[in-house]
Amino acid sequence: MSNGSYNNGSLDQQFAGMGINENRSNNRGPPSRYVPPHMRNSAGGNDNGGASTGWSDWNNGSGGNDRPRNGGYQRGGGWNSSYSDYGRGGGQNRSNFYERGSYGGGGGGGYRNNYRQHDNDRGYQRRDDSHGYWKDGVHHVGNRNPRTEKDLFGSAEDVDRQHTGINFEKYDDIPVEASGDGCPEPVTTFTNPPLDNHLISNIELARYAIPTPVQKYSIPIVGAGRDLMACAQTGSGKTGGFLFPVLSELFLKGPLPVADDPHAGYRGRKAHPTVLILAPTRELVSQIFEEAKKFAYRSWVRPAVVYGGADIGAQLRQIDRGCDLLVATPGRLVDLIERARISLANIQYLVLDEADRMLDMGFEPQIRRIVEKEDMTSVQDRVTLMFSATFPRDIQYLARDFLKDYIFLSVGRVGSTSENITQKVEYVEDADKRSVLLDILHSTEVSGLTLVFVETKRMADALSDFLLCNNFPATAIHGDRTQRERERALDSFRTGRTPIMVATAVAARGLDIANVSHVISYDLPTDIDDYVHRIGRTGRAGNTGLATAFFNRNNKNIVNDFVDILKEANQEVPGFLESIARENRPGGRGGRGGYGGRGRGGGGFGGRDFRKYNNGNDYSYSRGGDNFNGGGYNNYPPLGGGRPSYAPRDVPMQYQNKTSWF
DNA sequence: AAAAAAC
Repeated sequence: MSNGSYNNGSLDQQFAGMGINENRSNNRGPPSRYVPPHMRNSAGGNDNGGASTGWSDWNNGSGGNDRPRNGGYQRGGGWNSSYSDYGRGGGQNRSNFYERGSYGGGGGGGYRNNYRQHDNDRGYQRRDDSHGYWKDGVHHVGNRNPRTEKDLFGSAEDVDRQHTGINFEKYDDIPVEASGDGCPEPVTTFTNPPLDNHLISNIELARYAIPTPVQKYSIPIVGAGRDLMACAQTGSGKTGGFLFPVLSELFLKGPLPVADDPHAGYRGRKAHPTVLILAPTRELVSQIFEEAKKFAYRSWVRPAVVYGGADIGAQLRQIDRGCDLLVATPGRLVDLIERARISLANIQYLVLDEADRMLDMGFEPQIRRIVEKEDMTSVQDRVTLMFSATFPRDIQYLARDFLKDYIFLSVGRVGSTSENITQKVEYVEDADKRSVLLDILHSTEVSGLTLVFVETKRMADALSDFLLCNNFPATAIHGDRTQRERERALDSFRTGRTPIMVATAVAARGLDIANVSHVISYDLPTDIDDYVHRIGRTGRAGNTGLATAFFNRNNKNIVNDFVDILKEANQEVPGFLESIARENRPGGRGGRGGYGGRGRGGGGFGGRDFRKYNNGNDYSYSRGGDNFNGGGYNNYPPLGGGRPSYAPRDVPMQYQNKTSWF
């Protein structure tokens, strides 16, 4: 094993090795809020009226409207691509404006391609002929580029990139439940058909051997143009679950012609992505983008990413270089739509990752705006995919607004269930938490990274400072840090430079960090789903992991759900937890706050399709948990009590002189 | 009550 510290291609490389105390020199002051006046000036309304609807029915015949067909897209037969070709100068150095030309664009309108500056800008940009293109209905795959391949795919020895090949023999044991009308049969291999050959070659480069369960189902479901709500633990391959089938379809079908937009204006370019992927945090969006780059390699598809807190100018330039598959956080996307730099009129695939979060109270208005109030394709004319590890029933209900006749998929975790995560619960009073945390860090056999979750940003800073003062190499990530600080923290954690990271909810979902061996819920969240997502940061790809939670009476609002979760995963339920749960659950399990009643549970994996358990009632569930406090006032053994306050101790050898973990 | 997400 080499000392390969891997940097995810981020900007932070130059900061590597500045020592474990990177956290302490940060200016914690609030970021500057100054907004230049010209930035406030949005380009005004939506100017995409009218002209963009000339194409139709990319999906499997969603039926006979009489709009002009542009030659009609036929699945399998390859659609008429004469509008969507873009000329690649045969070795010529072409001038640098993108073509608005209507390639054989018959009659009115004229169709131009999405931006294709890549192949025109060789004159001043780094030469890279690994980009593919689409011409005359044929996918021309770009040349291989060893350097790009190393960047994208790493090498088989990279310790912190091992996603594949681990325990894949266990895939067959994983329970999968699909419901919905006419669910297609799952595939069992990455083969053609139904997958495109070029996609398969990229999958091979990424060293993925066989599809994970969620992929086995999502590939034919998306291939059939069906909508999907997939309840699958992260770590079960859900990113591939949407990227593989979507990219495969794109490779097979080529670009969609873009209706010429007479209102686009001299101001310039407006990107018309075909795929939009939305996710709730910047880091997650960035991670999805990195995956998208792998599987779009050498193809005609140009992935792009936009999120807040980063230079918007660079993002705009990136979009100008091509934007067929866009990964975005909601806020920045809305900004770019307002600036008339992105149109959603061409979206054929909409993906909501961490969909239950995207549709919860904080995000729903923004999502609704993007999906319903801008120019996005209607639900009938696009394929919509939602993925999450948890899907509360009320969120499923909400989600129906964005889906049509969807398949519901419920998939367990690689390694049969989440049993490969050992969950421990300790009774710890708030005042004792620091001391207990130190005890754990001193005593636990350390072989990987430790992620400590707290509920507030202030606590994240305070706790990481505390750990640093006690000579533990720690960093912190939360939403009040600058994006650069966040990326540095994550990178320094990922590479093991600071093998302890204190985090708020920002890091609870979706992040794929190899070698996280211990997740500590220093504070428990108020929503048990958040807990489920947190512990999913460990035990990934079939590895085992440990999750420790500090529980005290302040957390009794989730005690019922918590006990249900533990039992579901065949975990030990400590006596004090049972007692508090009993006290909190008069009348036994039927309580409406029970986890089983939240559209999850069932076979001990995944979630439940609320359509099947609804008794014909459309919507009867309300989210508030039960508030029966019972009034009981028993004394439970204060497990954390009586501990000595933290005395100076040497940190364990493993944490000393830490420069790199691997 | 907090966190996240645009400037």
